[in-house]
Amino acid sequence: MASTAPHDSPPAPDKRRMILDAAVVAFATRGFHACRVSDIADEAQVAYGLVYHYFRSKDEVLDTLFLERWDVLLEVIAEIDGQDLPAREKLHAIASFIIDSYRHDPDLMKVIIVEVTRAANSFGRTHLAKIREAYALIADIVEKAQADGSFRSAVTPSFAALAFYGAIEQVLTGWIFDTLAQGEAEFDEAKAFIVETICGGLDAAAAGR
Amino acid sequence: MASTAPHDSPPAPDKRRMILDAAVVAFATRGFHACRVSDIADEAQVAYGLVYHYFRSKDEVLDTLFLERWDVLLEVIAEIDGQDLPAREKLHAIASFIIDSYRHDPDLMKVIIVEVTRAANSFGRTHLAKIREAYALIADIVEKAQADGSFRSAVTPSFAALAFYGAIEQVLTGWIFDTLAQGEAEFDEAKAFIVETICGGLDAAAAGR
DNA sequence: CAGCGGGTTGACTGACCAGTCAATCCGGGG
DNA sequence: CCCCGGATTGACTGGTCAGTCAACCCGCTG
Repeated sequence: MASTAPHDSPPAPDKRRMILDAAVVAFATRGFHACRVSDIADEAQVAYGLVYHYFRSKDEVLDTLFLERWDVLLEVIAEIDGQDLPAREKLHAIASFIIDSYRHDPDLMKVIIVEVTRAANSFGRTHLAKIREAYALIADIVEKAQADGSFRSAVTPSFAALAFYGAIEQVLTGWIFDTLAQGEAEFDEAKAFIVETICGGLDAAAAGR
Repeated sequence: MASTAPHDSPPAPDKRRMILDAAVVAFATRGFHACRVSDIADEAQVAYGLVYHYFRSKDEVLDTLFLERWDVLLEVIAEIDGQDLPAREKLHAIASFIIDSYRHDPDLMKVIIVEVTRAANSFGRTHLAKIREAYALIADIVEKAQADGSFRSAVTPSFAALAFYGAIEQVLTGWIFDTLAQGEAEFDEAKAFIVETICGGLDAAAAGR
């Protein structure tokens, strides 16, 4: 077997990718700071030096992981915003995407949230602008909803975006640190609860809803 | 003057306190990880070794700062809960306390939030339980409000607590990293907005509200 | 089959820093 | 005036890693 193709096993043992994937595991397991570059190399079954062949530094590995994923998030939000849906459903779709991202690859989301998004210090600082883009996109959705009257204007759009994203992040954090029960049921419940809290509010005031 | 008292200048150059205060500045400025113990000692104008006379480790310094403050927070929440107020006003009081804490000592709050609360990894891990106590206290308030009918039961109390606290933390984070305008006006506005978002919701559904 | 060069290896170096410790200082008894 | 013990000092040690680099492997080309 395998005479024409150079290899027929995995299309190509893309070492760069292997390193990236290994880094996700390593960072998720030990945390970025506690994780040594050699942990990444070991996990990837690759020599120490190779990490530096593909990346300028340990930081760049994390940068890459974050940007790869965050850019997808930004695209998805923009796309959702483009659809013709009630604002409430747009928010639900965004919450869904983020929560499903966690469901598919908890380690990756853990790294992004714990080491970048929630670490605006050390690391996230570099990415503050990128992170803010997401807030801005969400604020846009709220702003338009306020303009067409489907959302009240009691709160500024950017503030609403903060609260919305904040709720999502808290929930993910709860799962990440086992402070909150997780499972298929909880994932869907969380999506609904987040939207219900932010959009519906806690007050019973207008009972009917 | 001052012949009876041992000293009459500052009541007592409580070195331990000086170290703690210096640590707040040092941690806030450089971040816990990037901050060296010698930075703390320098800032406190005290010899390096003295830090280890009063604390077992650099970690213990941060622990102390966090616990000192968080315990106050827990007491305050409990006290607020004890008062006879509408749930909405209790939440407003809690948001006020936290935001005023930031107004009063931004560096300390920065350290607590950035290095402990939002760093459930590395550090916060030790304090997860303590942090959760705050959530639980808030959830209690929501639960009672649901029981007496002033809050809807569309969402679980613990979930509402998460969203509420999450909103506060996002706002503080915004101020800490200059992502959000801050000032006296903004502080009060934020208190109102947080409560308005969580309690009132974004939906225009029942216009009156 | 020699030579080239990118991919790969892992030992090694330079920096950095938390924590230790022996020495010094100083106030208060005795 | 001397001694004791806690407070204070800061030089030094041990260990840890990120990042470097010289050498090696191997497929391909001429």
